[in-house]
Amino acid sequence: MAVKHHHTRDSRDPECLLCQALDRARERGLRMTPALEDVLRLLIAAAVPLTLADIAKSRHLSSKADQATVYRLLTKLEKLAIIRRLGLHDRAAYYTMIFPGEHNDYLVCTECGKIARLDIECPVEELEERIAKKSKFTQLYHELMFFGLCPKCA
Amino acid sequence: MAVKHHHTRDSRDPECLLCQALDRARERGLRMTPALEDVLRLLIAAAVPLTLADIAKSRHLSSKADQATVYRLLTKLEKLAIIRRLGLHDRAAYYTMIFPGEHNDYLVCTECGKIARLDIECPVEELEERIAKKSKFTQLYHELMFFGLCPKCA
DNA sequence: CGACTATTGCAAACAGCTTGCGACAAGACA
DNA sequence: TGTCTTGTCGCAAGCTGTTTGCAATAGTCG
Repeated sequence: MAVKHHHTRDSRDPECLLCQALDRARERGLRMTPALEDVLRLLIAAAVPLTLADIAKSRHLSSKADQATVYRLLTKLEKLAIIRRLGLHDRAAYYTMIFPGEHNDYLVCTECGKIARLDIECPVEELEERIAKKSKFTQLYHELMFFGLCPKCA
Repeated sequence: MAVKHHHTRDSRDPECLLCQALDRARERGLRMTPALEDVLRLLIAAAVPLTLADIAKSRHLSSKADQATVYRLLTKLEKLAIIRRLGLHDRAAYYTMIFPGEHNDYLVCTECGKIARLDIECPVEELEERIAKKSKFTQLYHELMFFGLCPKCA
């Protein structure tokens, strides 16, 4: 997930996840702004989903983006299917990149709220297709979350 | 889910879900109040999870319970593992009864927010045990949610 | 019945999200 | 590069759903 080189409109590394995401955003009409790059960089670098506050208060922002700005970017990116919003156990919404073919299954401590991504083969795929057919819902996706008490809190 | 007879501390029908829930609550130290009975009755009768507002504003309450009261009851019932709080796609928290052996898998429309309970055999059970062992988390449970556009919103 | 203490209702505080508005800046085009 | 158009930004205020302090009330137990 290394993001080293300089990202401008013209210097793009096709292997770089940030470049890919920026391209995708631009294709869909977003302007290339420092705030957009910051938000995407943070989300790509994060191992777990982030909240609006996580991003707005991050010290790794070049430009100290306002929370309203971050909020609007997150909303747009979600609409463009570049990121996904998760409802975890918290009061806050969590955001995470959508990488094709990747799963987002999480293990969350109900006490301290710590989140871990689960690298499991998710057994829900096939079920999802069946539900899509039966329910006539479109654009179906799923969230699988495990909750429990982590060793530290127990 | 019929709840017909009168519920007092002394007249209990062991088949009645409301009686069972009330007994369970009383065993764990809660007092038998009209508000408690109302909240449990609504949750038991509901086919889908309810929000705090759903319950506090319901016209089927005998006592027009204040939202603060409902809030505190829901919090206590959750701690006592009588009900469960779900984070759906909404900003609000949803609550649902915990019935032993029953699954809580939902299909939610991302546009209109309508919730449907899925009656499926959930393939996650076995996975859950494996995760419990590997992660050292205790009191593990899961939530499986499917999101999509319902036919009406599409 | 009487005492003890959980529970209630009200109102105010709170957290996180959302929006209006005027200033600003990215992108397009000459 | 200069100019125009329109998306984006920061600020501050507003909103929604949740949480809490406090004094009054009402279950529960002896």
